[in-house]
Amino acid sequence: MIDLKLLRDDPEALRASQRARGEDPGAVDALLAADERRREAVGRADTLRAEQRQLGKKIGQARGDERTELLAYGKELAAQVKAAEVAQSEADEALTAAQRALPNLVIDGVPAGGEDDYAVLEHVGTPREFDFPVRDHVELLESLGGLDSERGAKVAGARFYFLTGIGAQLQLALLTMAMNKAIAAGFTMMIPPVLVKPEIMEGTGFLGAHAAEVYRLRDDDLYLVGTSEVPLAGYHSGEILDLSAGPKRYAGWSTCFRREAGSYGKDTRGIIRVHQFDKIEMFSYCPPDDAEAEHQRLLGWEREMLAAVDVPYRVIDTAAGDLGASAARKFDCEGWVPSQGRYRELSSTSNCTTFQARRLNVRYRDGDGRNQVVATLNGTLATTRWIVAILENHQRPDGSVTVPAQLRPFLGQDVLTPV
RNA sequence: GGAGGCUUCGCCUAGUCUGGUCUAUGGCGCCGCACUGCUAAUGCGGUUUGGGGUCACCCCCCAUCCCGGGUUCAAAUCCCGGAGCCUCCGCCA
Repeated sequence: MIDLKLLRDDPEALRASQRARGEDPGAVDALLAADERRREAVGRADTLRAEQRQLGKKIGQARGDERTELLAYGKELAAQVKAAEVAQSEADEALTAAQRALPNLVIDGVPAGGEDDYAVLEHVGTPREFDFPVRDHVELLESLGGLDSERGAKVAGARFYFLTGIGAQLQLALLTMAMNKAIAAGFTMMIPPVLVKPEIMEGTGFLGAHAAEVYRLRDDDLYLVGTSEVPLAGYHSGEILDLSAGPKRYAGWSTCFRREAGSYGKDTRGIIRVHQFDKIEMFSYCPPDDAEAEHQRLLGWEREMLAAVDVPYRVIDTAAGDLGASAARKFDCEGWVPSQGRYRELSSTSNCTTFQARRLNVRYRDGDGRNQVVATLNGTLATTRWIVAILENHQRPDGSVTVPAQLRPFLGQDVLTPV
């Protein structure tokens, strides 16, 4: 949700942001008009309510004819107040709707345009030259006895799978390593609910353009989360935080659920695009002035994690049109996938500035003792998909796989060999 | 699944039966001032949150007693619905 003060002070910045996202700048003017109408409606209702309050006091003291007269006027006034309140709540709803329709203001420097207009910021590591036929992650995992897609489909349908034996162990080792790093960096480990209420899902901005991605349990009016960002954002909803000791940082370990509607035919093989996977997600609450610096810190921890599994990657600055509604800027780390000869997203960190926090009403007390809306940020530390990059990049001619050195203590093996 | 209790401005709490000076009481905490070698103690004053007016301050207006409806000239208070927490019973990993 966009700050109304910012809207009034600098509507042109918002129009520019809309254009960069490829969306209608007219939505800004619609919001301005709705804001003005609401202010007028509130003013009228306030005046009438003040009059009614004064009248009420008089009636309380009046007796006889005077009282009868005042009561008659009171009835009339009550009708006017009611009408004014209806008008106010309509204007309120219209404003909220217009406000929710507008995505976050993108940060200066974010490339304009759509999915393919990202800016590559950096390449780290060099893709390995293979002098033998490269196996893809499905072949590798299956021969290691780590994946059963067929039975996944039998039990739950397409895009579901069993991680079996070493596959499951590998995921547990990877996520444990990621979580240990997060804890060492000062994050509080969290195992959150993966079912959340509508207002939490709505507050994080996932029920807008991406509503079709979200599983919904109609009988219970709950949603399955696609990332622990959702419960971690909801964790402090409605609260006033003490950030005097620095940002509040949480690392969520959760299963994530995505419908993958509209992705038929994409990545149908293996575990790249699935309905259910596990993820370690970093989440920060910090003062808005510190958000861009915090964003870089989150990116830094992602890079450490990628270095730890020794996978070549590049960092991209996602274009405005490819940002979620909540994000003001997003950096993706894309790992090299040898079988595809291209980079695929392994981690993603978004700066949501005050957009989510305003919807979820998360504030902090600043140095002057005033309550201000916080900024929220999130970033991926590891997911099931990382297994793809790890196995493919470290495969050997005989189909075995070298375990990255930092992962070995968690897995208890140096080399994975086909069964 | 069933029965009952509770929810008041940071925390605790009075007020709800019997609607109106409730513009919500008191304590704790916190802030300011006074007094006192310092601290403590004591005294006095202040202290919900959000929106709007105001260049800003002072101040003024509106809303806010878990949430949403209703009754009424008027609701913390009466009625209906819902949420959360707690207790007990039943059922079940």
